Amino acid sequence: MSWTDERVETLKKMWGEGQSASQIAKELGGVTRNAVIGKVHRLGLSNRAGSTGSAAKAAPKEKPAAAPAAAAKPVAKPAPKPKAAPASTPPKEEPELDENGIPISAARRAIIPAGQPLPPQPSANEISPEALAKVSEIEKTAKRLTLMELTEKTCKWPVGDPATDDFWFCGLAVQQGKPYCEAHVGVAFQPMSSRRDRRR
DNA sequence: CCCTGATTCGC
DNA sequence: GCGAATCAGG
Repeated sequence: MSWTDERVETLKKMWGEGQSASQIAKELGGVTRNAVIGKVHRLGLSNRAGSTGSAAKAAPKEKPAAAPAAAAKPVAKPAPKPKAAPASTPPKEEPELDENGIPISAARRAIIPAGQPLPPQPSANEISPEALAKVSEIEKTAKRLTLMELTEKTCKWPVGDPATDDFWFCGLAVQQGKPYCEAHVGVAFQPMSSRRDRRR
């Protein structure tokens, strides 16, 4: 098979839609995903909008080099006064700052309780807020399957109280071998052997 | 193991 | 230009 105009068109379309190379290859037929990827590169449309299935990594093109320009800064920011501070200003901690860098802190609290019987340990569980946020999001679009509707390809993460009518299983596409979808895999088992290296 | 895209390099 | 093999990562 060769890259006819038509096939290239399909390729572009699907790639633009965020389809994976293997999916495109299957659709086109007669080519492997490698061929697709190769063509994609040759066409110069490497980076897509959406990222790879799971990976949510963007291309950081910026460096924290210079001082971040102080833009619109509303109020409620008592500038630190090195000198002349008549009134005693006790160590008033600012809101909850995230050490890792950005968001959350209280949101998590709202997520877990509303959550479900976590397989591992519900309490004293320091799960990445990121993962939790992801879970709460995907649950909104979950399939809400019943026990019988579960298959080897549906996320088996239980949601709600089994003693209630409001009980269902996530049902989204599982992350390969795992019994859960990616989001739930994230909170299911934190400790994963990250022995990433398998040199040949 | 399954999967993803990225690169290389002989054709 | 093509794409299998390989690489690098989830």
